[in-house]
Amino acid sequence: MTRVTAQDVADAAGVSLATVDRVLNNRKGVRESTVERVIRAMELLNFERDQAAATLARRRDYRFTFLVPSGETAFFGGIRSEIEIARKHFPKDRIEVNMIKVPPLDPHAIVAEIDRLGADIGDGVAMVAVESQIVRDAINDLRARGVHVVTLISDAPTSSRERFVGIDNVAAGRVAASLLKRFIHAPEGDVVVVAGSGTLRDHVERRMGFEQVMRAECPHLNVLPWIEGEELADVVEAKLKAVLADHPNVVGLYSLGGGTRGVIDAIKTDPKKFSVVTTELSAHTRTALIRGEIDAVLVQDPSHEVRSAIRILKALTDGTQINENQERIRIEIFVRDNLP
Amino acid sequence: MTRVTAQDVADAAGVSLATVDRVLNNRKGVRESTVERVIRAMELLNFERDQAAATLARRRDYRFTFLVPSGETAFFGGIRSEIEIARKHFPKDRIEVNMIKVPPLDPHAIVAEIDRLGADIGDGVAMVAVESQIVRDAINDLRARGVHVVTLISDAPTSSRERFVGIDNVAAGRVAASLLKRFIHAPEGDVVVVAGSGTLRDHVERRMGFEQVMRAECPHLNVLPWIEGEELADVVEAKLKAVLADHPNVVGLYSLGGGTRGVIDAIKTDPKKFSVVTTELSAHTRTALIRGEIDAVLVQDPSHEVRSAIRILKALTDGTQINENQERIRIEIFVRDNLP
DNA sequence: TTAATTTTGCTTGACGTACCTCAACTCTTA
DNA sequence: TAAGAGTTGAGGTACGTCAAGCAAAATTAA
Repeated sequence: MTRVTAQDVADAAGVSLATVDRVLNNRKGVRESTVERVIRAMELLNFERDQAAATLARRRDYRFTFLVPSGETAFFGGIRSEIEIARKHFPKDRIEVNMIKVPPLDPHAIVAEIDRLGADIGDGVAMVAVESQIVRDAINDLRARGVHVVTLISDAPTSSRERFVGIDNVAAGRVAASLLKRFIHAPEGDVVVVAGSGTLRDHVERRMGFEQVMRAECPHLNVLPWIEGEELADVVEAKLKAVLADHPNVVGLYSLGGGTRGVIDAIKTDPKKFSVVTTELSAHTRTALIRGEIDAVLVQDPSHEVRSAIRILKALTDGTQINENQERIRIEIFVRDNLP
Repeated sequence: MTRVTAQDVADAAGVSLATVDRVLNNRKGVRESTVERVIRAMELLNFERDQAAATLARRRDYRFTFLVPSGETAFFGGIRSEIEIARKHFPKDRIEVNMIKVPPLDPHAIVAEIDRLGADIGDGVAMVAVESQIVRDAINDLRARGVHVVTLISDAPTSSRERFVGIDNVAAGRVAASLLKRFIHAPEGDVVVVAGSGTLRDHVERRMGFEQVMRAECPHLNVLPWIEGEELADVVEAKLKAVLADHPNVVGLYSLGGGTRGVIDAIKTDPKKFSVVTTELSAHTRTALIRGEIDAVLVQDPSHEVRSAIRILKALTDGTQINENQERIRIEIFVRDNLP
């Protein structure tokens, strides 16, 4: 198997290597008819430019910036440590990864960081979006400057971000409901939902998916008013304990955001036994799964998400194709027996 | 960020570039103390070899061979088409992938192919192993010749294969049992297991995991003698129909191998309603999930497995580190709501 | 027709590593 | 102390593309 090089293309097209190079890199100074001749030759020979040689010859690194919340939830802790790991490993591919922590749920902080970084932000940005017009504007500005943008975990679909790296959160909510529906044996009862933040699109979407299935398929189950946990374990624990005290007939619980530790602490001391689905795979949920205190945990793999974001930003910068199969982030369901 | 090059390491260690190169590529002729000095310098400077330059400098492509069963199951069809896709996409990374189809469950056919290929087999082999001493011997011979070997989907743990690319099948069996346990509301009843082949280690292990959980945690459920479906839909359908006719109190079913279409056809016509967990994500199981005829499907992602096998073979050939996180093949649980 | 402009060719030097040869050096060990 | 073995250095070529600059050719405008 002999490689097809740019020189081969040049020979086939009857032009010089320099001209092929001009076409390859969209440089000006080539007649339209010649461009077409070169492109035909490339197609004919099935030419694939050697990305390795190209990045080597181009004397610069790829530079990507992650904007992630500094919050204390186990999930974002995981994301941040995965970015740190990526920082260390990607230099071998000439990719320099930067991580900027921003106060959670604060659109102004995100925009301020983007402004502060200016051109230092690099070739691409991966950010955890927050619902806010100024964030969307900032994304659009970045795109206008030629900086590539992907959203991570929480999307901003109406902005000009090029991709979203994360799970289908409506589907995640539906899965939670559909599992609880199967897990709950009681003929009727109350279901508790511990929600996170109303400004995070992923949380809102999960709520939506959960409600969809509950309304349509579980007339025998009564969904109680959401508990707003603000992603703080202590708040979650206190509020949940109060709800459990008031409602003796709780048969199921779905915790869709952070602060899962609070959920576990609250149900551990409760004499009632009911089905529980949560998010976040932490030491706490792990132990609780093994002990049978909770039944299933719905997770997205932070290491996959970080790698995926980097691969996608690189593909966008190179203008190469994205392997959709590889970049599909799964909704992972963990029960006691498939814990990694 | 200025790159650290091998020359920088050489300067820091007080040796020449040639010596650093010898250490980097494990070539002989370097005193142990010097090796250590160079390695210390690499660690100190945080040297990461430039992958692009390295592959460019190596004047030959990586060559890997996949040995996969030619069987008609949906799963192996998926594996084969993923290998085809990889064949097309990996040349850009200077990786040439070959696929050889062998008659399923036939150890002699595997060995014969390995012999026939000889040195053409390339730098590494990924094979779906079959329980058999001659296969293990063939693997050991390949390793002795310096060819890297990983097993795919079905393992041969007592051979000298370097890695296994696939799921923890005992865990998969346990997950199936643990889901059925939660899904089944009846106070007691029979559980049917449709098994695949006794010579495929993955099937045997899934059986084992399923039994473990059923024995330990489900005294109220009675596991009927296994149905040996031989991975053939028609056989499965006929045998399963007979069992269902004989046992009016079936409350759950686990199908752990091929021929799932037979399972679906059999239960579709059965008036009884019971919980069903299967493998294989095909058009059939997909429709059945959506219709509510089956409750969950346990899957391994063939595209992930193929990419993983290739990445691992490349890392073994380069002698570089493997990213364990990226190579962990998950047991994916699909219910109606998280179908991709 | 000439002058101006655009297009193309040619050449060269990176980029960082792999892989090779040859010579010179440092130890053993008899 | 000399032969032999094991180490190390120096230097070169190659990989395929990028990024220049300048010369030559082709095209267009005047």
